[in-house]
Amino acid sequence: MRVEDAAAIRELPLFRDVAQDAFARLLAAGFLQRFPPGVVLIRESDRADFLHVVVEGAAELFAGTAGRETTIELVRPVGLFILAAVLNDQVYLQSARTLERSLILMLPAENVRATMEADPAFMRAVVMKLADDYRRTIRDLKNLKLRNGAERLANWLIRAEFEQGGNGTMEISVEKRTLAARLGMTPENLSRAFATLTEYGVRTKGARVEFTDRSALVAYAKPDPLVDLPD
Amino acid sequence: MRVEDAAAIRELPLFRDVAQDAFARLLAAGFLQRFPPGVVLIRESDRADFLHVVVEGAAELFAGTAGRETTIELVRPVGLFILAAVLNDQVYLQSARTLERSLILMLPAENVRATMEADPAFMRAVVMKLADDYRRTIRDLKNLKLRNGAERLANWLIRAEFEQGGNGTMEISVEKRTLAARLGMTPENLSRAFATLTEYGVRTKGARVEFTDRSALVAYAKPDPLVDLPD
DNA sequence: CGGCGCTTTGAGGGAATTCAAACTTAGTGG
DNA sequence: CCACTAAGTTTGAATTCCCTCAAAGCGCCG
Repeated sequence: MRVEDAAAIRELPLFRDVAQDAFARLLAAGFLQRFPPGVVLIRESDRADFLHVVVEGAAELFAGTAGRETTIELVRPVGLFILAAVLNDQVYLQSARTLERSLILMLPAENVRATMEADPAFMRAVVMKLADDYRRTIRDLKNLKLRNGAERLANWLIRAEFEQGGNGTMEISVEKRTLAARLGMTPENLSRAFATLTEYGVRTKGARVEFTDRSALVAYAKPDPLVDLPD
Repeated sequence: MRVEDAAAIRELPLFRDVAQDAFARLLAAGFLQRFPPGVVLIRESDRADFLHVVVEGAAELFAGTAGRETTIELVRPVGLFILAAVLNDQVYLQSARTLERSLILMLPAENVRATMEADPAFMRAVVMKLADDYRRTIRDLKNLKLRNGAERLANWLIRAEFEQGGNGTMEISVEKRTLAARLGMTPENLSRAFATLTEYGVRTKGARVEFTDRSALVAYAKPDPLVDLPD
């Protein structure tokens, strides 16, 4: 593992306060592995054996039932999945696959739990991380139940544009069908949602998106800090 | 507070392992109060000042944006809300109101956090509770994204009937409009979903529901332990 | 018994999905 | 470098699902 990768992981809120030697031991117990795109890393209903850290690339968390499938979350560097399943030693409720060529660190669940038991500072960070995860999911639930497809897209775009510098242009970094599933709609419907937003100054060319009338878009999207902002 | 109420709270997984004196102090710092139906206990966007425990009655967690509103969860004795917001000292993402005359214990957030910092066993229980909460919300998200209204109702009924003894009859313990919001639909639509399920042996008379053909209902609902079962 | 609120039913409209086909893009091999 | 292929995206049409609005039915409580 490269020094800068270890440093980036070390700086995650989850690991920032872990004692240095405990962190080193945790990392040493892990496996760092590179995967091509489209590889399934974990499967729902499997026992949660590893805490996964996305060091490079991107992962998609998805789930299905009765032959249907949906995307729950997209994880980019440096992010992790799925802490909750690892901690209570149960099965995953979500599957995960790589979206691109990715570098993934796998920390054995047993070591994560042991580290938590041994280091109160880490356990405290785990509490905060889980609380954040819970709240993020509640936001998602509200987003889904309270907005229609075009509104969800509009708010997603506003957020993404802000994260990419807020200069009125942005790039969609996943395939549109993945974005569609993430936003709870079909690819066809996403395409129509983009068409709807044209009216509010959203111009698209492939993965590039431009805002020509931000205030109109915001007025339509009605972003809400209790739905859209991260913690 | 009555002895049996304190005992019931003590037996919650969250509090079971707290040191006796710490638990006594936490309870002593709380306020036990009775509310009539329909009282708003917390409001989203308010600072999370208390961890609420439903000792008697029932509470509804709901949230809104842009003039719309939906129900997120129903909490019955002995259950609590909302641990995550209390722990990271942020605003509530959900509001809560009593559905019936209810007895609510309010534990000051500050005391909950202090107890956690002082008692590793409690912090450990907090971790498990948060992990459960997260997983329950993920299940809900899957339920919502992967099933239509009638399927959600069917699975909800199967679960409720099981919890009420599994003898083929059950009682819906909330108003149907509340159930509708909980399941992510309108009251009219819930009524039509019940009509759809008639075909699979679901008979209703007011709040009473009877299954006359469980296997047909199950075949339609396709219950999935990764969506429907609690942890 | 009467009234109020909840539930159900009906009609119409809007949103999202499916199925199908055309179009665009990116990558491959000639 | 271009043609070709495969995959992803967009567009169109038909259908299903869900919502809104309205009114009637029902149950509960004063």
